[in-house]
Amino acid sequence: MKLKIIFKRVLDLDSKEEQVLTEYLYQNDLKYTEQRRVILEAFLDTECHFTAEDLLAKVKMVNPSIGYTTVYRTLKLFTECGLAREMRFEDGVTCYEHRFEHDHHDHLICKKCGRHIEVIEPEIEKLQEKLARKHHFRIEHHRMELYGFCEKCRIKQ
Amino acid sequence: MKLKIIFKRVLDLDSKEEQVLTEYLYQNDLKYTEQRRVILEAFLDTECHFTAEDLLAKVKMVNPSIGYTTVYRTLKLFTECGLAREMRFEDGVTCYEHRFEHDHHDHLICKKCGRHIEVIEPEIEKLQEKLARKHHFRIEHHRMELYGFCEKCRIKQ
DNA sequence: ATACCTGCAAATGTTTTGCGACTAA
DNA sequence: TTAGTCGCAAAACATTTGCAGGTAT
Repeated sequence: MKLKIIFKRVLDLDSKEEQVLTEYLYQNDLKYTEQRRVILEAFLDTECHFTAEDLLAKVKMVNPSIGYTTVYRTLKLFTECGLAREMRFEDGVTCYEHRFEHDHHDHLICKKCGRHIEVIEPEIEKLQEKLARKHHFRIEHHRMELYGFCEKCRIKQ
Repeated sequence: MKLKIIFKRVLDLDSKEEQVLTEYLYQNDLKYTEQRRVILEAFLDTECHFTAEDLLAKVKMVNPSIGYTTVYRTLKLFTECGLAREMRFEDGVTCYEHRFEHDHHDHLICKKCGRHIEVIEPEIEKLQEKLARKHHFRIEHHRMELYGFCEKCRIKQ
């Protein structure tokens, strides 16, 4: 707690995400390093889904000496502290997305241009719960991905 | 076609799956080898989801000289001809399941015991279509996985 | 006869780990 | 001061590919 307050004053923490991270670091006796700061910045600059490689590229632009190992390790850290969510789509690539203050959503994924449209459909969520109850199952979380073709790509075809 | 008929008589094709495979092989000038026969048999003996490694183990019990490369290649072949479906769950492992005469289904996946419950919910499928229309998207296929705890594991806890 | 197929070894691509040097607190 | 961190190189892991010899048709 003290650390968090010090950081807030000294380093002028300007994002809630940075607060979440520093709080987690403090609670777990971990350190807030230059690398983690740069990677957080790059992470906050991302939109939608990105791979470790994508993030590494962003990071290298700011500080080329930061290695890929650190990016992988830091993404795990972000996942643990609730800033990032790890996910895997059909093509098998591991992607990350923002998790903090980002609501759950499902995806429409275009098989041609690769665009991901984020969607939420409360009606479907309700039916999922109903389905789970029927099987005496308790849902913790879910994923739903609809693969097909987006408007643009349908027209082009 | 001729090949299929010959096979039916000579090799006594007893499964529809074997017919599907030999038909596909014939249409594409591919060969029905001992390895493919053994791997098909092992494949037909599987239930639910399995990895390439799982299948290799089964195959090795019948014929230890069959290599992993052949299993990988044959699983691709089965996927192409419609016998198998390739899928990836949250843990990132590539799994296969039967596809021929197996309806599409979604999954309830227990995070404790790992059990997969196969489910279908036409109401949800309808809403998925509605959702897609709203975004001018045409769905080709989808996946939905609900992660949580099954009845048994909820009671144990 | 001649595509096609096989198993091996090697390559691939992604992610993890061991380690000595370094650094935040 | 010292536990945690870094970047590198190497390992690990799952999957694919090149190739020379073997096989189905």
